Amino acid sequence: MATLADVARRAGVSPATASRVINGSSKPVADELRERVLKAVAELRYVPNAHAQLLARPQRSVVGVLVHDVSDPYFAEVTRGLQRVATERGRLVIICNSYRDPEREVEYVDLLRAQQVAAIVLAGSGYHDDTVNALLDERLAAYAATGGRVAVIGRHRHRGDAVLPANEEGGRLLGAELRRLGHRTVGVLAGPRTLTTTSDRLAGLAAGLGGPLPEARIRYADFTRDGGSRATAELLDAVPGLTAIVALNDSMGVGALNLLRARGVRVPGQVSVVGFDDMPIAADVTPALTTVRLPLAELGARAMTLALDAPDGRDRVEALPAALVHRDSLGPAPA
Amino acid sequence: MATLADVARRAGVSPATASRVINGSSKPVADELRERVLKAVAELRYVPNAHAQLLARPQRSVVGVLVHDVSDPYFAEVTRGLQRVATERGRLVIICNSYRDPEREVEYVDLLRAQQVAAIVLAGSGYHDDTVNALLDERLAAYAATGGRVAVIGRHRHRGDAVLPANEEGGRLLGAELRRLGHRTVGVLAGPRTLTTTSDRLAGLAAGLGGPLPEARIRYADFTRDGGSRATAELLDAVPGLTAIVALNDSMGVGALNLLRARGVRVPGQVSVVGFDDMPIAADVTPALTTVRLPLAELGARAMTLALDAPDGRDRVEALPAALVHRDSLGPAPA
DNA sequence: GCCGATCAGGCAACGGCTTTCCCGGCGGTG
DNA sequence: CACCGCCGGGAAAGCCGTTGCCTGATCGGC
Repeated sequence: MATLADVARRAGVSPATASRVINGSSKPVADELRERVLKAVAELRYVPNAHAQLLARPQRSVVGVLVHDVSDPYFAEVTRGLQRVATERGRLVIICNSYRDPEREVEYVDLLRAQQVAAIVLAGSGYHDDTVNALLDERLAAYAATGGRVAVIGRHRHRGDAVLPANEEGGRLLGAELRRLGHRTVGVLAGPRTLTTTSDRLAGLAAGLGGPLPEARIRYADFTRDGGSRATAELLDAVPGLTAIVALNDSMGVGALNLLRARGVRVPGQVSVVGFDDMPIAADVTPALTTVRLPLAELGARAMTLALDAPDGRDRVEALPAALVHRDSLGPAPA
Repeated sequence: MATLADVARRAGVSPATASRVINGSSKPVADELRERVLKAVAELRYVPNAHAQLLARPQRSVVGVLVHDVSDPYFAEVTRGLQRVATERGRLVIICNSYRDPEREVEYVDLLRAQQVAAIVLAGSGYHDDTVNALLDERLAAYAATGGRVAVIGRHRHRGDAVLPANEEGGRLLGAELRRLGHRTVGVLAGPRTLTTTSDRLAGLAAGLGGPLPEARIRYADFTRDGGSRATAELLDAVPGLTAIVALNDSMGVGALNLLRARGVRVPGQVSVVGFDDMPIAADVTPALTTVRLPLAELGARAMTLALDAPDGRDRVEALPAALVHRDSLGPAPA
């Protein structure tokens, strides 16, 4: 690997001069020397060692992002927003997948800290485990204490700037609409119990429906299509007279639709199905999924913006609204 | 940010000893000193500066990945495989989105080189632009010349280890099946002209159909749902007697399905639709999309494995097969 | 009791780059 | 013509770890 010293030698100048030319320093350099340096750079295909640069100047330019799983459509969309802003500002992004393992999350925070990232964005639901939250908080605090910026998406329990999707409000909208349409026996396809996203949406839903949700009508499963299918099967078998199924994310909703079709249950004729998130797929399934739209990419973009903007002293919190999207999978409760 | 020197000072030892304790060096250290160092590390929340470490020891541990767009389901899936293997081997991944801009790709290669990544994985279609290919090749060569490892996915034109999805073979399978079912007037929803993936699939398709594809029956558009919808509309208006539409990826296929439904065209009764890739969504739309399965995650996993395994001297090439997946959107040509 | 072997720990060089500070030379001015 | 100031260029001091080598001490053996 060619080094700056190699370039300087070849150009017949000092490393200092070479560095100044390459970085466009404000210090003037004679045109002739500049030419020679540029020529040497091209010939040697020289690229400055980013680590050495980072060591020499305190300026940090990469940003760390912690998500549950980039391949999940939810996070793919959030990540799109994050990337957009990061790229606009000339920042490189390191993406880490925690696969919903809180310990791995803590490890990754340290790892990102070691990388001297300019900011860490934590995307994705928080956990209900206080021990793990405390540990994570402590690590984030250590990072923030050294000037690191922290932004979280949808984690009301952590410090740092935050962007909050209206999970509860979304649940409420859904619940109210179901109630309006006469649904009284509503089953829920919930995500993992440990996630705050699950409990927030659940709480909103109960509020919207106008009463507590019997545990017997809730099935906790993975936030995936297959999780949704399995949970739907269980619900169908366990709850007689079910007229609607609320999936706490669209993937589960799609799973529900699939299982219902397989069992020959008409949607929304016999059973209505609603989702959550408004992922791209929601519009493409049949019947098209009625769901709650969350501005996912916007969530990411805002979070990255907060993380990269100058800090404010206090933690900034931005709430992003949810909106009901009417499609075809929700109808009035059958008489 | 606490440094090793801080830790050493606090523990009352030399930086050398502190370093040895922290890295579990083979050199023995008295238990008492070890304790003191560990205590200081915990108290200061010390995390070694990864850049300084990288400078001090020649070992590189992060891997760069260049994709068109992580949020695209195709790349999300490929990335899943890449990440899995990288994580297993304790490597961090830096993901860069080129958004199909070849120049940005070249820039990113340099950037990854500057980051001293252990390997660069180039995922996603190559381009038909020789100028740009030459430039990219030159940069990759410069990287490889300094011991960097390169692996490409689906880019037969570049050096380095390669994993190749059977794009052409997949096209052939599709073509042959359409022919068998009596389709003679077949329209194609193609991706961008500049991509080798597009031309490879197109070539296979023509071979399978048993004859050249008239340009008039091909529409080039974005590899997206909306691109597919628009192209379908054009095709429908321009080509009378169309009995089948081949989408060169599933997103476009879904777009086609949507437009056809909006226009009240029965699928596959009046027009058949087939896709390509077998993304998760293909099974969930109505009618479920008949498509060609490519082992996307496997593609990623293999590429990462090649990139991280010891080099072989010569470039290794692995071909991954395509398989027809029969679902509901393809039927015999109407009489 | 003395010498050599052994071992734990520290010194210091090194990795690649940036940047401050210094120096020599030039031009301008009195 | 002499002096001052300015300007372009270079030497060198870090930034933060790692590690080869050296030292001082301890221990064992004779």
